Amino acid sequence: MRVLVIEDNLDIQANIADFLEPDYVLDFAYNGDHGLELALANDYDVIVLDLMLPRRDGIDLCKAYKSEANLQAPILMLTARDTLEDKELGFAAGADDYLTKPFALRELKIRIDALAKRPKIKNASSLNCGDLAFDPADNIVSLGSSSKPLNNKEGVILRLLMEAAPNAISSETISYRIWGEEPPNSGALRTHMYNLRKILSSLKTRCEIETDRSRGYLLKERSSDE
Amino acid sequence: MRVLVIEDNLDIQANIADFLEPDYVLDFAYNGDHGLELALANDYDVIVLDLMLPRRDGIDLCKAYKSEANLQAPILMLTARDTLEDKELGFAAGADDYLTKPFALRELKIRIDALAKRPKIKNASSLNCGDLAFDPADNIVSLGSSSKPLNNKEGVILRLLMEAAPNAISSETISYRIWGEEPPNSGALRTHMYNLRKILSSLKTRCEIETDRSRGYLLKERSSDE
DNA sequence: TGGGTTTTGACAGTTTTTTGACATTGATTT
DNA sequence: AAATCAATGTCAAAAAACTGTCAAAACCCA
Repeated sequence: MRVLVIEDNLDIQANIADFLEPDYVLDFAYNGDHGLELALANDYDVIVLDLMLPRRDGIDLCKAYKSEANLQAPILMLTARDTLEDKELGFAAGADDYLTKPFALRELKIRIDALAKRPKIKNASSLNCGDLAFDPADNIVSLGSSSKPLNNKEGVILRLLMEAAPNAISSETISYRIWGEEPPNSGALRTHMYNLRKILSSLKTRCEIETDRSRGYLLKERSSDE
Repeated sequence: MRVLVIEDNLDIQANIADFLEPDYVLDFAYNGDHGLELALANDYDVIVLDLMLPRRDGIDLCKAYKSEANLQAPILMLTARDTLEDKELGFAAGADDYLTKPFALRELKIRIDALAKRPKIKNASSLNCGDLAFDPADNIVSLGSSSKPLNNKEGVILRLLMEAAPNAISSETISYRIWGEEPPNSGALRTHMYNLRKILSSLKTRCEIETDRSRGYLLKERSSDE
């Protein structure tokens, strides 16, 4: 397990090191710039981030990391500020947990463990699968230079399919994400899948939507033999 | 966003409901058994879990959920116990965050948001028995390189058999798991067993489904002498 | 109003599930 | 041992459920 600790207070750093060193591989950064650099260059399991830092503020660092890293490690913020406003600020910047000083090292450890066990977030402002790219921001799916706009529902469906890929996603799940508890009582979803398939095939992509009757729909790259 | 709140204190429940209702879709459970049932049956984004519950302890519920759910929603524990030992217990049971009462509703909300944004853990559970492997996630049974897809009912049956192995499972139990209180009135289960046996034997596996007229069906590895 | 979006409804084709008829098995009774 | 009976295996075929297809209607918004 690899942890990056961004903290300028040498005492705290030493305490953390003593306590965690036997179990984890630790990297340390003493200022914001260095911290961000390390965070982006390496693949950590968790990042422990103090908010009061020289060179670059922790909130700022957090935002920058979350928007730039393509595999985002969870961030545990560590700070003496404990008002609700501070916490809101921290979480809004993308923190995954927030611990106020003074804290017990054992608590730090169990929270690091809890953060590490979840899969990391893939940074995907633009999703893609095989040769296809889809930008959920403007609902445009494209292959190389050619592209097509999708309408809302189709966009949601394609996003769900791409997020799930290469796994299948059940039509119930898709339906729930689109309509919630009250889906239309006639097969509107079927029509959307049909239209989405037409659009994809008009792009001549190698991706296609397969149906697995026991699992649902899945986005798959067509193999050459068919 | 779908949140399950498992909390027996009606006041706290009402507070949470008032505060979160506009933004989230909330389900409530008033005791542990009901909570676990809902948690396993639905796909929530976050589960808020009080530790002191009637019928089933929160720690126990958490462990059961984490081991049984195949798509694990993050769990936020909510409790008056705030010693380090309590927290360790909670996180060890699989909690993802831990908030001690009394807490600010705004903090609850931001922590729920933080939990919801991470991807969920998939319980990769491939069952096997002898030379056979079965993946309930995609309903594919395989032996080495050859594999066959199963339909829903066959998949459920094979999963039950594999979970029970090497013990037998009665046809009443299987029937109840598939159809609940109202099974089809003609021996549909017999036909499914028949088809499942055909599929297994087509894989040339050494496993076969035996019938024990007093106990039910059991999956068994064929010994060489037959 | 007009144009895009979304839902509806009908039909066909496919897969899944159930039904029912008959055969077989194993235990129990006569 | 023979007769009986209930439980189970076998199989084809019917029924039900699901899915793809598509045109047309309903809806919504500028």
